[in-house]
Amino acid sequence: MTDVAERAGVSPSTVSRTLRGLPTVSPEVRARVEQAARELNFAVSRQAASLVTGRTGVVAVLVPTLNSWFMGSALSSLGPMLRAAGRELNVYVIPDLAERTAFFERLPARRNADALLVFGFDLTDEETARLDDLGMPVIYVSQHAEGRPSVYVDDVAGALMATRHLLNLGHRRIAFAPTVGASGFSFSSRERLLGYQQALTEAGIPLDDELVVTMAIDDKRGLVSGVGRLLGLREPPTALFAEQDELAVAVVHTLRRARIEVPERMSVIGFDDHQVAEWFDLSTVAQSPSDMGRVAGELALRLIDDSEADHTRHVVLPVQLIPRATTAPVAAPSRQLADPAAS
Amino acid sequence: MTDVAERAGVSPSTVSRTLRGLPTVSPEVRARVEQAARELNFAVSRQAASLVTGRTGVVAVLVPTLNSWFMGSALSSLGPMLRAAGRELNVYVIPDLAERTAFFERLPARRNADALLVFGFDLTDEETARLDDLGMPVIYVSQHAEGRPSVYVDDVAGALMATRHLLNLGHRRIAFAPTVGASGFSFSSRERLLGYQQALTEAGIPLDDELVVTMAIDDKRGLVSGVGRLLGLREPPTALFAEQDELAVAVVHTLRRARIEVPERMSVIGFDDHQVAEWFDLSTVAQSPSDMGRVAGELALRLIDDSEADHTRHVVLPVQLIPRATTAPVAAPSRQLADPAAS
DNA sequence: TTGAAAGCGCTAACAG
DNA sequence: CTGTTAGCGCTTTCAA
Repeated sequence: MTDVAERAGVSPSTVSRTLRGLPTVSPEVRARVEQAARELNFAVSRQAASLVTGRTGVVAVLVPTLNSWFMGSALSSLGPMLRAAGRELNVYVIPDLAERTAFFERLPARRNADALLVFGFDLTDEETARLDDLGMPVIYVSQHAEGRPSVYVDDVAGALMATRHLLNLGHRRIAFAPTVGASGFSFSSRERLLGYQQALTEAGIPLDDELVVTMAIDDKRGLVSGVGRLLGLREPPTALFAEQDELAVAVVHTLRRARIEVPERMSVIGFDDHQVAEWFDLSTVAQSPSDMGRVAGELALRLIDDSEADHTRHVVLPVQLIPRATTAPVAAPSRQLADPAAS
Repeated sequence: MTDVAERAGVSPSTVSRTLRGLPTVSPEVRARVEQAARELNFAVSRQAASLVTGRTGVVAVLVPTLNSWFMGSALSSLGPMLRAAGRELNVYVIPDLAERTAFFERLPARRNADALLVFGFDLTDEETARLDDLGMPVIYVSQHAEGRPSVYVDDVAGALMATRHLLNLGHRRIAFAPTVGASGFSFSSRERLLGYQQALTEAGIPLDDELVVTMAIDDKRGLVSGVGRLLGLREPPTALFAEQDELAVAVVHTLRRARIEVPERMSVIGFDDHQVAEWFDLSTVAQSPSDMGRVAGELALRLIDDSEADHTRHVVLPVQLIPRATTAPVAAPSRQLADPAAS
């Protein structure tokens, strides 16, 4: 910075003021400084600046993985949003328990970021407490955290929409497929089950535990046996609501391999509006992870800049039903099979 | 740090030495310092440290998006790898031209990282030149950069494998489907086309431009018309090699909708061994983005720590053929159709 | 093996 | 509007 100052014939302070865009610099001086900086390829050292301002200029995120549609979309919008605000994005990927323990033990983000966004982890009370005294705003994304800022979608409403859509098509035996192994979304999973149950109850349909079958997306045998279990019921379902699109697609695939036509013999609806949903004409409930990333980033910036801001504010994002080709009115034959028992 | 020093009854220098694990600290003192640090929840400020060491402790990556299988997998392994080495991961997401221009103009990574990994961008010479005088090692990932450190997979070999696999199954009319719009993989795209052509030439089969049809993964109409064009040829192909698994899956889907059985009437093979490949029993050529991330990270650390290291070293990662259920021997009827012209 | 002192590059008062 | 001065929290000589 001294170099730039010399070259422009001003003091370092003036260079600093110019480069930070402060208004208290005359246009001519500003021009000279900016040119000098450009010629010298000068960029302010965030390190040195943050030493005196106490601000690092970085926002950190804690994610279980980056290898998922949700995280990818969320961070792909969060990144540019932060960049536009002149902040850097620091990512902590915590794929397993060992890394997780290490992270919470050392809290490497301490003093190295201005805020932390925690994506879709199911934290223990102890972990949450650790984060509470991290000395920076912590925003919980894709989960509800009591008394702390959080951003998530309206999972219950989405599940209600999906289930009502199936009910409106005449389905009465509707299965729900939660998924395991999808790191860090048990909050959504629970909420979606709740919405499913609520819709059935509204319609006066008793809940049946046999219709709730957990499956893992990448466990082909589990899928086959799960689908088999449903079809083998005395009153098999005519429709299925999968917790996630990826699972829904896998189920559709499994059904079609077993020569069960979708949607003719079984309607299937997912949740997410994942990219694959469009390719496969899957009916689904859309959520927008990129909105989530952006909104979470905005919230973070607000909490950084304004310590008076409400630190218990929750943002709940909307969802939207997207009917496509995997849901259809219940077929007559199935209807007749189900009818005698239903009445 | 002064606080820790006081509490432990030593000087700040000693605290610094202890916390950096230098051997010149007596065990008793070390124990006292470590306890004091723990009690005070103390973490060294990277900012202040880097001011004097000249090292930031962060590795930056430049990516076109995070919303892709490749980037997600690569960064999911790079992140923990860097963390284990005590480094932070800084991500610059550059989804469009405006952000790209801004990035290369301001080069915000300058002085704020110790190395930069550039993932799958097709850079102009000018951009590359800008990076050359960024003042830190720049590693090109998923592309070959002449005279600069780079890490990529053996796309040509992979395409050779895929095409030979089809040839071995008796196919003679083999289409290739490159994809557009997949940000930043034109290097791989070109290489895979090369491998495809090479395999055909080896087998004495003349190249036919009509068999190369570009399609976009998310353009359903384009897929339908592309597939239609191939099937409408005087000698339609009996097999198709798609540049990427995602495209391959979309093509399989399009074919099956048109009542063209896969693999009975058309074999399809992809490239990547993307997660969807397994779900859909897609034959493919496996590459490992997570290996790529790890290897690139290791290379970065080596270049940071050892300025003597070879800065023109290329790492080429292997690929592997994974035959599954979408490729089969050429069917007799198609063979007969093709034969008269082939001989 | 430890401590004292200097200084990394910047920003924030304050004075002019 | 601009310059001077002090000091942010750490590491690194150098001396003890």
